[in-house]
Amino acid sequence: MINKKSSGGEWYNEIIEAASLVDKRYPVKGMNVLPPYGFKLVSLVDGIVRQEVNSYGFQESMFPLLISRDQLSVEFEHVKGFEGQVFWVTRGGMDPLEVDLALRPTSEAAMYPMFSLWIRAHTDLPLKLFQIVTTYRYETKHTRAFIRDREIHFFEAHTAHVDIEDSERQMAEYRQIMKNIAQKLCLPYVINRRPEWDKFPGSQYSLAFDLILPSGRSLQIGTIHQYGENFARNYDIQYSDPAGERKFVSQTTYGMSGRLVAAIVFMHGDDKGLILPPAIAPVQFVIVPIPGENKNLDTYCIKLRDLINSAGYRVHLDNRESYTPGFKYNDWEMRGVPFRVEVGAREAEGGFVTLVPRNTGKRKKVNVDNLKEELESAVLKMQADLLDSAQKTMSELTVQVSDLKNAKTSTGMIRLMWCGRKACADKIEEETELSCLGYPQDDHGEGKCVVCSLPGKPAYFSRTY
RNA sequence: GGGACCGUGGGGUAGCCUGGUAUCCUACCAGCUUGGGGUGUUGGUAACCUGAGUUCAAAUCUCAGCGGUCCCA
Repeated sequence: MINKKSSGGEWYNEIIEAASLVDKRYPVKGMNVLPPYGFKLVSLVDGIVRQEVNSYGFQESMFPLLISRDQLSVEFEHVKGFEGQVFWVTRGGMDPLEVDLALRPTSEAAMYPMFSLWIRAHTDLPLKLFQIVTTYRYETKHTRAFIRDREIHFFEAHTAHVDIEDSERQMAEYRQIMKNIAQKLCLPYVINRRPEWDKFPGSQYSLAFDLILPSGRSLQIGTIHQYGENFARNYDIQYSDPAGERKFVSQTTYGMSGRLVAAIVFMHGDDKGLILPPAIAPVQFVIVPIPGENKNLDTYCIKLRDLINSAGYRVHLDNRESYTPGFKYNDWEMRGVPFRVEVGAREAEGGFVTLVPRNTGKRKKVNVDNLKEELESAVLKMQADLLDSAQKTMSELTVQVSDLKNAKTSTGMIRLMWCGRKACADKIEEETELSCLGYPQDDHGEGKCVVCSLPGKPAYFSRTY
């Protein structure tokens, strides 16, 4: 296994394939196969997202993949933002289509004509929908599994509100939802307000959830966008208010992708492979029998498996006969299984198991009598430990600099004073090879712009994925 | 947007310069052996990205396509 720290991206490329998260041999660029283990992981992450948004009153729905050219062209800035990376369907059988069909790069154009039909009165609002689908972008640059795909596993929430105040409340709610999700995935992040030139095409403003990975590059794991009435005016989404007056709705969106998986892999993994937070690990406990003289070992292992399973955990008994226990330890460690349960003659006779957490590797004897309680606290502890260490990594990689020279030589998320003007950001980007992530939302310092010395606020710059 | 490098069994590779018989590791299958941190051993399956060109002959040389990796803007 190659070294994680020194090899950076190479480690990522190898581990996701070695651990069966993805099979990159599919012969279309930027489109990968998810084998069962990887699919399970993605599904479990989806499950957490789904559970969270459901609990905030969102409803799941499904809109079509294909969008007619006319439909897509309704909002000018929006189209312009995506032109050049849209896949087009131009033929049906042998016949050219009268109107070309786009594979959705995102679903505004698919959903909003329907919103226009569905929303009649203020009693229909707020409308809070989401879908988990694949979207398509024709990336010309090198693609990267889970980070930059041409087929994107995508979560998108879309809301419509009576006014901008209510859609601002929605933006706040998104932040709470992201907080809940990130906690379960053990991911820290900062919220950056993207600069004007980098906001979502057609939005009033965009907030991004950025995290800084051990490699020193940042990864955007989610975005929320305030649309105001912009799309509503173009797609004619109006309602009657209590006074009977026609008004445009105000809208927001929230997007996340397979990058959540990339973040989990990158953030928690080590030289031995993945470390998956119990909340989303496809296998939470793996039982590794150590064969020996004891004839009751099989029975004991099956009993343990059923016990752990009935406690509500995903458990796997690794019965493979042609592999030694040592091989299995390494195998499951590579796949990131949070806990190994070693069971040999000693355990079978003594009525206990040897529990080994993936992150610490420290063995612990646990009696079968209080197995359920012990596992529960071990799971909680690992969730907390993983988040802690990720937060530590991220804060170590967040550096304050006071001038351009220092920004140049530092790695990680660079915090510096910036006046907000594009010319100055361009200058910074050019000299440091970093990208402007924007102003962090929960940071209210003041200072002088490192370029022009005019009054500025703290901003983040980093190398990005 | 510009540039560099690369493509050999499932994965990783040698061979390419100087054209002729394709190397090793791993994985996989069968057997025996072993089992508390990647057991050992015997046998077996399995490859020159695609197309065109040069040539008696192409993994090797040329061109194009497809795919991958990296750097710069």
